Amino acid sequence: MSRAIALIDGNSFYCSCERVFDPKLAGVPVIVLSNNDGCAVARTAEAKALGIRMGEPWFKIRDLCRREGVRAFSSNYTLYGDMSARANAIYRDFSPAVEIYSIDESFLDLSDVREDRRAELARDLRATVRAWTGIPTCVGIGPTKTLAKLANHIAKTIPDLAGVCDLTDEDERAAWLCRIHVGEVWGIGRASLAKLEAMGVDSVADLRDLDPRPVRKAMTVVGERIIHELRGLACLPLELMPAQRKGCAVTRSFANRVTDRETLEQAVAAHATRLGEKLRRGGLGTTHVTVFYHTSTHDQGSPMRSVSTTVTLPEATSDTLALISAARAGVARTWRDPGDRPWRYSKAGIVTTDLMTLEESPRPLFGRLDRERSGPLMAAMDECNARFGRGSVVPARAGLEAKRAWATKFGMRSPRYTTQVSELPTARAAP
DNA sequence: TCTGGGGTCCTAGGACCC
DNA sequence: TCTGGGGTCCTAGGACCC
Repeated sequence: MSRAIALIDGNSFYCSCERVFDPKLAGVPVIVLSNNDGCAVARTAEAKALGIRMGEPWFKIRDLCRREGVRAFSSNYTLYGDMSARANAIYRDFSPAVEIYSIDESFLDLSDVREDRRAELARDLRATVRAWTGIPTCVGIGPTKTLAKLANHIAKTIPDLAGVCDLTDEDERAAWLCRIHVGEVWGIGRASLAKLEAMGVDSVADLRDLDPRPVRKAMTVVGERIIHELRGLACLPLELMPAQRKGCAVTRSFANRVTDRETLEQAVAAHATRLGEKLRRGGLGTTHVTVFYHTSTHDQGSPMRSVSTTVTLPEATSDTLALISAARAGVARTWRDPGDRPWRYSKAGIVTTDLMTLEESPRPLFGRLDRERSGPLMAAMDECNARFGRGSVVPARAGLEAKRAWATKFGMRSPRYTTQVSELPTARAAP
């Protein structure tokens, strides 16, 4: 039996999640905005047809949206994450091996399915996901991940295929590869595209037929791998166990520019608090945190400043109090009092790159943190926040100001329909 | 006079992804 | 007024070692 990988993804996934719970959105252009309601990150076909591009800033398209009746939403990751989990539960009914690749994409191993039954199974899968979650999807099938991704792209763009494209058959595949532009290949970004075009490559088939060795010179081993994958030789295995993450970051733009030190420290302390939660969920700790903050390149005429500093912790930890101290220390160490033209900071963050599991981390002889007290305290805090909502319990040092001038904007967020009892959708029956 | 060779580790930066 | 956030992988080059 030949190897077969399917890639299934949600169509305009965030927008589709919004539509599931608001039938009035059917057929209407819908977009979902990034954090801070900054720019469009998901668009339905109707919104794309209006010319709204990926990543387009909200303030530039707001008038158009009002005029054309586009429904815009702030991102609601709680909802999208839960819908994603539901979809993946269904995928597991259809395949023994599922790799969750992103919030809206998963690879499924279909190698055990007979070649002439794969497309049928894919149609069944789509229908089931649609019926059980309300999310429309597309499925691409191929002998390698790269070809499955390409098949998915074809399924999405050719309406006649009804959402399923199977590139298993070599002759059929060869015909498709001649028709698709090389820029659609997974892993070919702007820089590689320019190099390939300079080499006279236009279609995916052109790339497939290139000699891999010179490509490796120009595009590293990544480019060479893509060629092999396009030829049907698998270089990328299915990753069934999520790898231990190597780094972790919490970074946010401010809703309003920040000019004073205490506000900035509060922001990084809040980011440190969130970082601690993320680390603890994976049982991970860090020995260094990098704190950064900077002004915006869009603030022409204002003085520019970009700061980044790394603070060392006494030992690997995920303790929120220790992380907050480190974050505040990073600001204290780098803060400069403004002159008559103050710096208007637009963004701050806290980043770690050296994560390790706490159990394996070495402990110093001197200056150790008190893990015996920290562990239960953090566990209690996490438990409270899980039960009563994030932010129910925070360290006082994270800042208690009710009104956080810097806090991220989510002005158009939909309810957390599936995870918060108080926000359940209501249905009314006509008498 | 003669100025090796190979290895590891770390970091910064580029590229790409969703 | 207003321009997202969070990852991974790869390579080159320097420091250091024997």
